[in-house]
Parts: sequence; structure tokens; C-alpha cells
Amino acid sequence: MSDKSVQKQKYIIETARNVFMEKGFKEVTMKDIVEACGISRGGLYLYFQNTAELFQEVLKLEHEDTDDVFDGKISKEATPGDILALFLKEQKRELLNKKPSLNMAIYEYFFRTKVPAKDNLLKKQFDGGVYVIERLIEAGTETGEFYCEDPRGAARNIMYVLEGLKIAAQTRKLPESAVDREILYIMQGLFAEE
Amino acid sequence: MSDKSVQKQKYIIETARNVFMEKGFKEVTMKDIVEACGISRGGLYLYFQNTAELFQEVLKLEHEDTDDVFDGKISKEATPGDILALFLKEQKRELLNKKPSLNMAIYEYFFRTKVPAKDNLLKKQFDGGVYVIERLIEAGTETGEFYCEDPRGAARNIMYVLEGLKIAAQTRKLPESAVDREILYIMQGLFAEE
Amino acid sequence: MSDKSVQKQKYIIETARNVFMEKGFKEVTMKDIVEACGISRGGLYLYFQNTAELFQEVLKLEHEDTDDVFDGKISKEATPGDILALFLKEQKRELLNKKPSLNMAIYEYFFRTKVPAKDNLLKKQFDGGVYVIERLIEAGTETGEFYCEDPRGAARNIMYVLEGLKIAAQTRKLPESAVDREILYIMQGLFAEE
Amino acid sequence: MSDKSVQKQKYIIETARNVFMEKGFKEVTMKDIVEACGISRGGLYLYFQNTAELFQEVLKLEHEDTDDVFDGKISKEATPGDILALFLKEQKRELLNKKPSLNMAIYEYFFRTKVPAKDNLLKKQFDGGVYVIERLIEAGTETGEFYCEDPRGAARNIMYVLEGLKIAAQTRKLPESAVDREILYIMQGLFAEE
DNA sequence: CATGAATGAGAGTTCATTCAT
DNA sequence: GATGAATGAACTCTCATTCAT
Repeated sequence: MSDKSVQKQKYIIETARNVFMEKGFKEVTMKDIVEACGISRGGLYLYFQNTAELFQEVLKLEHEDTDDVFDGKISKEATPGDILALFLKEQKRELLNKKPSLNMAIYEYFFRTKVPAKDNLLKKQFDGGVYVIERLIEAGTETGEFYCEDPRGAARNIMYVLEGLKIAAQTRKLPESAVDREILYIMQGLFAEE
Repeated sequence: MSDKSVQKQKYIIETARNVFMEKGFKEVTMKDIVEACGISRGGLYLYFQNTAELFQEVLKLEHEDTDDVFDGKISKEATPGDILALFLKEQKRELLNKKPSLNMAIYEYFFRTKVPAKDNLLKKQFDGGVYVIERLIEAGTETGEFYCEDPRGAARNIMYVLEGLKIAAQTRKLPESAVDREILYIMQGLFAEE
Repeated sequence: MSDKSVQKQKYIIETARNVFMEKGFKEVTMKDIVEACGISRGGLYLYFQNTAELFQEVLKLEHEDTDDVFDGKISKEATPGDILALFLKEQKRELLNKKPSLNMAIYEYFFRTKVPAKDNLLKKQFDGGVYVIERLIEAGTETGEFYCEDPRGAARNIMYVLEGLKIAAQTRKLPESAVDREILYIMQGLFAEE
Repeated sequence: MSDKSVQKQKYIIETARNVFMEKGFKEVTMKDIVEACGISRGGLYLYFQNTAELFQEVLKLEHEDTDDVFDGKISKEATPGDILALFLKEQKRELLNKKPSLNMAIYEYFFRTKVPAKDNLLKKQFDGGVYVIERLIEAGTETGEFYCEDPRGAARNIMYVLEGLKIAAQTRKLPESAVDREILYIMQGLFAEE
């Protein structure tokens, strides 16, 4: 494939991404993509056979782009507690973000598409989150900032809460106060036993 | 509406419920319903204009039918801890139930349909769960079975975890051990500080 | 299916028959049929799923309609030789008929569609012809009109020649004289050994 | 046209020939050819504008390649009867050959394409066959091996039977016994009147 | 010459929705 | 009320054909 083709393919994926954000997965048709991209019907089929194939590419890109959440935002003196708070704040931002996100499409897609665990973006994000949080809690426990007997259990608990909040945000009005409350509850659980 | 009509309407709703369980919300067509019910195309339109309308009726019925979860299962001597454990066990059963459930359809429906909080089944179920759990924790705290400084916060945390688990069950393989682990973590959090 | 539906189905089949005569089998699209019938796209699909299904119905009707070739054309005093001559004359008429026939479509269809012998119209027509001619030759032999030691072999030979002529008529210019010549050759073969 | 071009053109024609054998004429698309040849879409158009043009070239080559059927297979002492039997045996082999042949494509092509007699491969093959057989019968009559009052008529009859058998082989199951029967019938007709 | 990306016309198919009976 | 035939819009997908490189 030529450079130009690669460019175009990337353009299609990025444009499609917006369409998926707007409409979810199930509702999007090849025609929608064609129109959003301003290309011809046949042209799209040169690159992707159906919306599922396209969506997989969107997800691939998604994963690549979300590697380092913390990059450059963390000052040297930040404590594990600071970093966890920052992480949760970022999650909050995403939860409350009014702009359409890919979440709905992702859920719709994985409702119907059973992929091996290693290809499941949701699982990967979840596991990744658990890993990071567990590290933070361990670090915080060592410094005495946190008290926690089961860092991994706590990390998983947090990630499930976040997942619950995410689905809540997608399916009903979720006031900022509700998110704050949950974050506070989580943080208190870690500082608590002082 | 005549008695017969009421009967028929109910029959349609119940049959449609199965179709929604099988296919989710988005994928179901009026034709699917017609075929599942064995009635005429025109006949269906006498009762429902589209699948959304039908689904709303399915949800209404759903809510009515799920009033008393605990009915008759609780012996007199059960402690709050026993009851909470029973509740979580029931949740686990539903999470791991391989048979198709309405969950996918419900999520898909509420992804797209913004209804006032009072009509949102997901929110009602959530709030209902929080209420019940909070009462249980309070009761358990009084008897000394539990230790908990923020019963409502804990209840909410539990419900968000359950919601997270529910979405996990729908979108990826969720082993029984993972559910057990979360339930255990929750219960330990309540008994813990002894 | 209601009476009206049966009427319409028949109408479609008959209209389709003309389209197949005009264009053969392979070239005909569902759209062609729709347009020829003056019905809606979806309407046609209520009755037939694709052109092959439709063509099979055309063939069915074809077979029913061609039962009695000789009906009412044969006077009481006709000899087997007269009748055979009449039969061949009818075949000649069909061979030279300039108007489009179903033949091309039939060949195209059976080139690609392998059906059990009992459903193969071409085979049935062939076998039927052999049977009729054999009877005639036997009758003629008994009356002394014909001389033939192998009536069935002769009958088969005649039918293969007719089949050869049929394909010749479809694929190249076939002058009347050529057909006459073959018919004459056949008849002489039967009268010959006098 | 350069040498290289000539080479390439020939390569395309030969490859296309296989495609036509596989799929007949009507079903073959320019895309099929392009893919079979492993050349570019545009590249094919430099040589042929459509499948009909290509098929004509295939036919041309076909004719050139089928000059001498008997070459080197006939011993000096073979009688006309031997040679005719050999000819019919070769025809039988082709008739029963399970591998795809160009026949279907040829018929499909000439169903739709009316060409002057001199360009019609089917007619040329037919006339060629008649000529050869007539010569053989004449020769056999002179030696007394055959008895035949109308060699040309007999030759034509044989060729039409062969044509009938060919179409039978393409459109229905044709058992070897049926072919043998016809060949036997033909040969007996020539030896018969002893 | 040769490539292959791009276009757009057109075929297939499914369904929501209507309406005469 | 109930039926189901009919319509037409909308989507999917494939290819002949062109054209910039």
C-alpha cells in the first residue's frame, strides 16, 4: 500500500471514529462513513469490508493513543496519593465530559462481539487500570500515606466502581456530586484507618 | 380496550421480552416481533408503533415483577450479614447466568433514550439497591455485626461495583472466581475492623 | 395464499417467462422482472427470492402446458408415418421460429444448475420424445409402413438429431433447407429398406 | 506491438481460457481475469476492452490449436471404419470428460453473439466434422467396408447426434452407456445392410 | 506501458409502514 | 379489530471503467 493509501486509511479511521462517537456502533452504516469521509461507496470498500472491521481499527488506534496517561503531568514530588487523586480526577473528567465519547460504541460492539481476552479493549483497559492503581497503593502503603491490607483487591474494587460509574454516565444523568462522592469514598477508604 | 385486547397486548409484551433478551434492543425489528408472536404486521401496529414503545412496556412489566427480591427466602433468625450475603449471592447468580438476559437490551435502550430519572429503570434499580443495602448495613452496625461509618457510601460503593460487574459480564468473560473475589472484598470491608 | 395472490403469482411467472425468453436466464435480474411486471421491488420478493426460483416456476408451468402435442390435430386415418411427419414438422416450426423462445434460458439454467434427473425438464422432454417416437415406429413397423430393427435406437437417434438442431438454431444461422434435409434423412431411414 | 506485449497478450488469453472453462462466458468479469492473471486492472484494458473481445481471441487460438485431430494416431493399415471408430472414441472421451471444458462458454457466447458463418467456431467445427466423416464414409463405401447411399447425409446425421450428445453432457447426467449406445447405433447404420 | 486507487452506477435484499378487505 | 399484500426507502456490495502517477 502506498503512502497515500496509508494516509487515506488513517483519515477514514479517524473520521469513522467521530461517527462512532456520535451514533454508537450498531447504528452506523457504511453509508454513514462514506458520507462523513466524502469518498465514494466503492472507495471505502477498498479499505474496509464492514463497520466491524473499521471499528476494530478505531479501537486499535484508540489503544495505541492511550498509552501514557500520566505523561508529563506528574511533578517529581507527587506522592502516590497525589497521583491516584490525579488519576481519579482524569477519570471524572471523562465521565462527565458532555461531548460524545466512544464508550457507547465500545459497549455496543463488545455486547455482540466475543473476542479473545487479549483483544478485548475493555478488559485491557480494566486490567491496566488495576495494575496502575495497585502499584500506587503499594507505594503509598510503604510511605505510610495509605493503609491497605489488600492492594490488589482495593485496586479491583476501584476499577469496578469506575466501570459502574461509566455505565451510569452513559445511561442516566450522573451529577458531578455523585462522582465526587464516589471518589471521596474511595480515597477515604485508603487513608481511613489512621 | 376489551378484555381480549388486554390479553393480546400482554401476550405481545411477553413474547417481545424474549426477543429483546435474545437480540438486545437495537437489533430487534417490528418484523421480528410479528414473527415471534405469530400475529399480523398490521395487528402489531394496533398496539405498538415501534420497538421503543414496546420495550418501554416490557420494562414496565419488568419493574412490577421484581418487587420483592427477598420474599419468603429469609428465615426469622437471619442476621443483616446473612441477608446481605444472600442478596449478593442472588446478584452473582444473575451475573453468571448464561441464559440471555434483558441486560444488553436495557443498556442499549438507555444509551439512546434519555428519560426522566423517575422512568429510568436502571436508576431505580440502582437506588433501590442502595436503599436496601444501606438499611442492612445500618441494622448490622447496630447489632455490632458490621462496622461502618458511612453506610450510604458503602451501599453506593457496593452497587457501583455490582454495576461494573454486570457490564463486565456482558462484554467479556467473567469467571466465577472474579465475582467471588469482589463479593468477598465487599463483605470483608464491612466486617473488617474488628 | 389468497386467490388474488395466486393470480398475481401467476401473472409474475408469465411476465417473467417473457423476460427470460428475451434475455436468457443468466442476464435477467430481479429488477428486470420488477420492471416488466410493474410491481414494487419488495413486492416481487414476497413471491420469489431470486431469479432461479422464479425460473423453476416458469419451467413447471412450461411442463404442464406442453402435455399433449398432438391433441386434435390428428385425423383418424393418419398412419404412423403421417403422425411422425407431423411431429417433425412441429419440431421444425419451433426450430425456425424467429420469435425468442425459452430455449436459451433453459440451456443457460441447466448449464449451471444440476438437478436430479426427474426435475430436469430437458431430460424429461427428451425421454418423452423418445417414448412417443418409439411407439410410432413400432406401430409403423407392424403396419409395414416402416422397416426398423431397433425402434428405440432409431427414436433416440432422432431425438439427438433434434437436440443438435435445436442448439444449432440457437447458436448459428440454420436455414430451413438444413432442417428439411435432416427430416428427410430421418424419414428415409425408416422407409428406406423397401 | 513489442515482443513483450505479444507475450503478455498471449499469457492473458491463455489464462482467460481457464477462467472461461471454469465459469462459462456470461459469468466471467474483467475482475476475474485481472485476478487470474495477476495483472493490474488498467493493464488488462490496454489489451482488451471487455470479456467478449477476450473470448474471441480465446476462440481464435482454440481453432488454430485443433487443426489435426488424427495426427500420428493412425497406422497405415487402418481402414476407414477404424478411423471413424477412432474419431467417435475421441468424441466420447471429450463428452464424458469431467474436467471443465470451454463448451459451456462457447454456447453461452454464441447464444448472444451473432457472427457471420465464417467466424462461427461451432459452425466451422460442425462443417469440418461433416467433411471428414463424409470422406471416411465414401472411402469405406469404395472398399466395401461400409454401405451408404448418402454419405453426406449420414455424415451430417452423425454430427447432429454428436452435437445433441454434447449439449446433453452439459445439461444433465450422461452415462457412458448412453454414449456407447449412440456410437454403436451410428456404426451399425453404416455396416448394416450386409 | 503499467499500476491500482477511485468513482459511481446498479443489483440484491430487508423492513417500517400503510391500507383495502 | 385483524389481516397480510404492497410499497418504497435505505443499505450492502460488486464491478466496469477511468486516470493520475
